[in-house]
Amino acid sequence: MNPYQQLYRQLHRIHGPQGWWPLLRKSGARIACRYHPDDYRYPKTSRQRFEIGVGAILTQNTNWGNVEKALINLATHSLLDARAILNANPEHLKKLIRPAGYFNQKTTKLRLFAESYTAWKGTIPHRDTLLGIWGIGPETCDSILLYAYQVPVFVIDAYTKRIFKHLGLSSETDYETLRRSCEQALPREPALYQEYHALLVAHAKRYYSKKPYGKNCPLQLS
DNA sequence: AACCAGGACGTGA
DNA sequence: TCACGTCATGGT
Repeated sequence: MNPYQQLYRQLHRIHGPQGWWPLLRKSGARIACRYHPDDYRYPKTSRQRFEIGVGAILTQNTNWGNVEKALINLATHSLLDARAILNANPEHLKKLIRPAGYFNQKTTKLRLFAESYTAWKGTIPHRDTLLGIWGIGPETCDSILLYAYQVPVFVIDAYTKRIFKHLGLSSETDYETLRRSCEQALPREPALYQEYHALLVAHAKRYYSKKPYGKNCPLQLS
């Protein structure tokens, strides 16, 4: 068992199943964001796939709690939909996604993504196609592929690099290089990649969000 | 009150 | 390639 597999086992033992990507749901009269650690059939609709893309864009360098507020605002105005976003007044969009920060840039990003999304007509976009959209970088691109389309790409984020470095697993900083080494070390199973990235984030939020990074981190690779 | 959050892009060396 | 500045809100 290689170090990447060891790390996954330990993370899963510590934190349990995560059930990413979180999706909006009506709970009672209200709308809330819910994980689904017991059901990996999500997303179930094209609309939910789009929602994942929107969430992935909105969460760029932004706390997920703020993103939820923006998502709920969009949903309450029936704007969590590609065509609806294209037809909406950009100034109105700005107000709704305001809590997610960078609302000027993100409004443009959402409209560009919505435009492409409708053009794909339900087909899975190629990685290069996604990366060609202004506002979609490697992490956002791979999050969309992995969580919206079940494409087995390993998502790298700042937390991933931080944890890998602290554990002496890898000090690689280049996104593509690190992604390839992860994918080479692990079976190409979407559900595994989905859980792995979610677990790294969960773990980093606990032990790697304030300096000194990794203080009290219980992980140990042999 | 500074620091951080599930980044991406533009610029200049 | 790489380092830096910019974008912006809200929680701790």
